[in-house]
Amino acid sequence: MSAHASGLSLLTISAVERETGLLKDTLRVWERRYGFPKPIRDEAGERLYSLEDVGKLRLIRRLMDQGWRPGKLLAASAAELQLIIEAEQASRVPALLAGEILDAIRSHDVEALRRVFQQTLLEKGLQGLVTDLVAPLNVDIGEAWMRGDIGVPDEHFYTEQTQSFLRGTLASYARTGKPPRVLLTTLPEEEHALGLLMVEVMLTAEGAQCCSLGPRMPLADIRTSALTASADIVALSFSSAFPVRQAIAGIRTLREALPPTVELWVGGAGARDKLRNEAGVRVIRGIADVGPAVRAWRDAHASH
Amino acid sequence: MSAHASGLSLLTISAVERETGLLKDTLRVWERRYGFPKPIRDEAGERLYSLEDVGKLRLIRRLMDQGWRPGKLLAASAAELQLIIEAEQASRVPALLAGEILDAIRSHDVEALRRVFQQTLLEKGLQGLVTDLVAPLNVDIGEAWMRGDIGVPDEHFYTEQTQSFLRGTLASYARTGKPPRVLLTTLPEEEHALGLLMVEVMLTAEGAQCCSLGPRMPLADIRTSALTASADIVALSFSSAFPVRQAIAGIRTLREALPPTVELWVGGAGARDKLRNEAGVRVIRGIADVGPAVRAWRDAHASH
DNA sequence: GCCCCCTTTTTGTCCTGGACAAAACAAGAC
DNA sequence: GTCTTGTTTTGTCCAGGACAAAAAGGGGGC
Repeated sequence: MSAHASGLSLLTISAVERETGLLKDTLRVWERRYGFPKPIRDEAGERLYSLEDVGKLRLIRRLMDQGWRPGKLLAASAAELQLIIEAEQASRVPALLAGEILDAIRSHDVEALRRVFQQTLLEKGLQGLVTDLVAPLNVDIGEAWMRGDIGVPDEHFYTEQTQSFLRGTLASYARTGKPPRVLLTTLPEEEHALGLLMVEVMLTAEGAQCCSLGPRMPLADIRTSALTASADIVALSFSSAFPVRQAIAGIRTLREALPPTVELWVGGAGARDKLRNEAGVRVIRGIADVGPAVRAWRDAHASH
Repeated sequence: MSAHASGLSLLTISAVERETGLLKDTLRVWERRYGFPKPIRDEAGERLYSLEDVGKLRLIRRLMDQGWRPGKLLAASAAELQLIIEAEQASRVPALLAGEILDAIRSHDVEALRRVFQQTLLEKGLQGLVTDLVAPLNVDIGEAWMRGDIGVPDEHFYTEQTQSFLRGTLASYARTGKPPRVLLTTLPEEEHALGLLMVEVMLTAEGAQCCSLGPRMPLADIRTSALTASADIVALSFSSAFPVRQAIAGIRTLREALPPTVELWVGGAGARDKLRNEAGVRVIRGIADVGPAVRAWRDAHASH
């Protein structure tokens, strides 16, 4: 508790947990096993991490989300990490994140960013905005961050403004009230709200009735909610960072708990590759597949 | 790690941490000191908490946010807790949370809830919607939850839909681009996003330029962002659960780090009572005071 | 009455080092 | 290839001690 680490340059272990998402226990055991990170101690013997170490930890966390194992990363020097990042990104070219958009994000220019969104909305429509701009931008932003081209607050700013714009557009969208009724949420350990919102946008644009509960909903409550809202479909979103096993376990439990007439759809970067072949579950392979999936549902339920 | 506690009825210690916001260490030390909660153990000796205990813990957490000390609460039986809750609520009458609104929330009826918001918007305007409906509703919802009148998913649903509606309305609001430029965010340990959004609504309705970074922004990054966005004001929101000391420490550090020309405003239930008398900080005592504060700022800066 | 300073009690968070289950990987069998 | 089986890696949990921060209580003094 002690040691305020008062403000700007040294962080306590709980602050590092908050910043990086790595549990305190994990930080301690890494120190014990790999010798990194090796924080200094305050008078009371409590760990104080440097901003530099925290930055490196954040990087490591992201690379782990992309499939790297900690053993390799924690043994690597800063330079070696850099090499890994470059190799990782060699295949992709972030064409979108340049010029106007990059400037708008870096300078926190609300109006400029909205202008880009607005223009894309007019050119490509609501679904096009999501599939052609927001979805690829999300990936680019993450990579730009890993390269150090943009900072944490820039990413926050982007996320916040994008959510605002999408929600705003959604609000002015005429609601048809056609089936299917879709209940949207994520499992309790999944924070990512933007992905969920993107799905909601796609569904609403398709004329479906959405009821979003926001992220982090306990399993038992998902079941109850689906019943009270008499949903036709329960849709879950998974980011790439989500542990596969846990996702499968959660999905199976939920599938059993829900009536067979209620469909279970899962999507997001974490679902795409790993969750195939689950009985009674529809995997949405990309944000652009939401539309076709809704139309398929309607075909199958056309008799009503 | 073990013991999936597979789904619906028993939770591991990390699940309880997620559900209640109480740290694992705290849960263990409560068990050691007060004998509650006393979870059963799985084959590996790891704790498994019942849903009942988790519910009681959530209740305890809320009462602590209202100033009760754990020692009393953890010694109390379920019946005694109930008495405390009733005494706590005796003074207030939740007139708003009734009839149409309560039904809409409990049945997850998106359209019905939106209709209430829409009507209030037409009657009282955007600011009136926030001050007269959303703000008191937030309090009522919390109390209804403590009484057991509504559940966790209902609360989630309310929060999500309210955010959606406010953001949507905000998006269609004409932006004047008048000063002051306000940077909006919360400290890293503050999650509550709805309060922040309410402030953004009030500010935008007042014609100010808002740049919201969403919740959970590190101190150092707030400073940087304020500078790059050349903000006139940095506004922070604190919920009632926020630890006072930490708030004061954070505010002081930030005040020192910011140029004296940038004002620092703090608001929210956590700020109202406890944060008076900080030099160089403006305390916004309630959501309705945002407007007057902006006008006061404009008067003071009229010379430009 | 209120406010300020000091002491005592309560309470939350951190520590160490051991243990072990789950996940990831590697190797072999079909 | 795909499925099983062993092996290594890795994250999370445990116990119980320590101690700093927060809150409460107890006098004065104004």
